[in-house]
Amino acid sequence: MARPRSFDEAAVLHTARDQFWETGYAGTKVDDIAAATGLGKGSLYGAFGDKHALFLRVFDHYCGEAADGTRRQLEGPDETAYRRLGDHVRAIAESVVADRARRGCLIAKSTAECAEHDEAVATRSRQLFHDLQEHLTACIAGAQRAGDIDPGPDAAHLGGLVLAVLRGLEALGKGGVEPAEIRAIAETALAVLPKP
Amino acid sequence: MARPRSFDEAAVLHTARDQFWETGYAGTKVDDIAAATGLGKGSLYGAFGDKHALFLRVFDHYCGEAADGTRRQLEGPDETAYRRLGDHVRAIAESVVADRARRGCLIAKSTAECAEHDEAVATRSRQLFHDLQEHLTACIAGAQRAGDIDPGPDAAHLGGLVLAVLRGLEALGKGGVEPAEIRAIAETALAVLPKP
DNA sequence: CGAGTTCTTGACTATCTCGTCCAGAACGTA
DNA sequence: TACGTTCTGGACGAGATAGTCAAGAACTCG
Repeated sequence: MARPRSFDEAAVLHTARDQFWETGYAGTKVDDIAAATGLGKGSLYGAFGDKHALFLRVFDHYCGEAADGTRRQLEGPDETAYRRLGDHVRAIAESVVADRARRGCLIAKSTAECAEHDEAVATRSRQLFHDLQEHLTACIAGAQRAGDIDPGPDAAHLGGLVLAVLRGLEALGKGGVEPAEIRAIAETALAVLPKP
Repeated sequence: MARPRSFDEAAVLHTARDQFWETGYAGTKVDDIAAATGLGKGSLYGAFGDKHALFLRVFDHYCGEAADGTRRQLEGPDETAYRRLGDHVRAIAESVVADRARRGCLIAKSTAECAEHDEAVATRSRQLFHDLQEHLTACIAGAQRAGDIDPGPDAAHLGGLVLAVLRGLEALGKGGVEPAEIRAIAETALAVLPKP
């Protein structure tokens, strides 16, 4: 009935995400996104609304992916919960180390830049941190039931601690801290979790 | 011999700092700073150079203050090292909680926004993180000598871990995590430091 | 194949923003 | 007091930037 879109929405969002990721919200020009995606600005505005709406689409999707990925890495039977936790923490450390361009995490960058003034961003990051902590807490509780972590401390508190360490690794990586140091911090964090 | 400056350089830098802090580097207009300080742009450019040079002045000074403040809080005799460490961690948690406007930390914000592309910012944040970790490590080593922390683990690794937790608290605070949760994470971090 | 609808392209506007510049002001010195 | 120097305030210019718009393209259904 009408002319179909000539672009793949997901691919455009992916490219837009890379732009926002690289230059931040304020630092990204709509023309940059248009150039990177090959779309005219009319198509961009027609399909996604203005710059802010486009950013929110990108940010939402990224938050969802991050939460899902974490959940998948952490969920499973109690018997292997401790191993999954260790794998997850080490995977985050490795991803920080591997990010040689120090692009960092889009969530950290966006939250730092926008959460203060942009309620939509603030809401989403609050929700994401909450979800991440829940997944970590569930995994830790499993490890406690399996006897790999001291069941004494509140699992939610330990989950919060691990989340803080992970967010901290992210921040330190962005600040250029050495790979060896990043890895050492991850290992130390795992080592100090109280054994039964 | 010539007309003297009519403004206090330190006060202008302080006001400029607040502007950059509130709206980020890219989001801050030179005109905003001019309006906030009451200076004409001619004076601003004459005294500090361009926007980037002004930002670096502000950022440098802030980094120096942060390192000094941390050093002052953490240095002292071994006997009270453990207490000083606890006080410091709790003080950071309280400052995160008290920041109801979620302005966050200028270093975190600037590093997230600029370190990737601005070598000057990257260098300064790397240096700052290094200094902070050294102060934490020295304090922890003192607590180990005093018998308040297990002397087994490498003090530098524990220092790195605490630094990561502190940076993580900052990030979570920015993300809107509840005050009670922030405090609980700080306490948990202190609690998991291994006792002798 | 024609009509109707949506998409595309890129020129265009209005505003913003950095940095410059200059005329006049303020000060110390001779 | 007159002069030279530096500072001040704000107007100005060049270029950037968000968002709009109109003319034509592409597609489907009748």
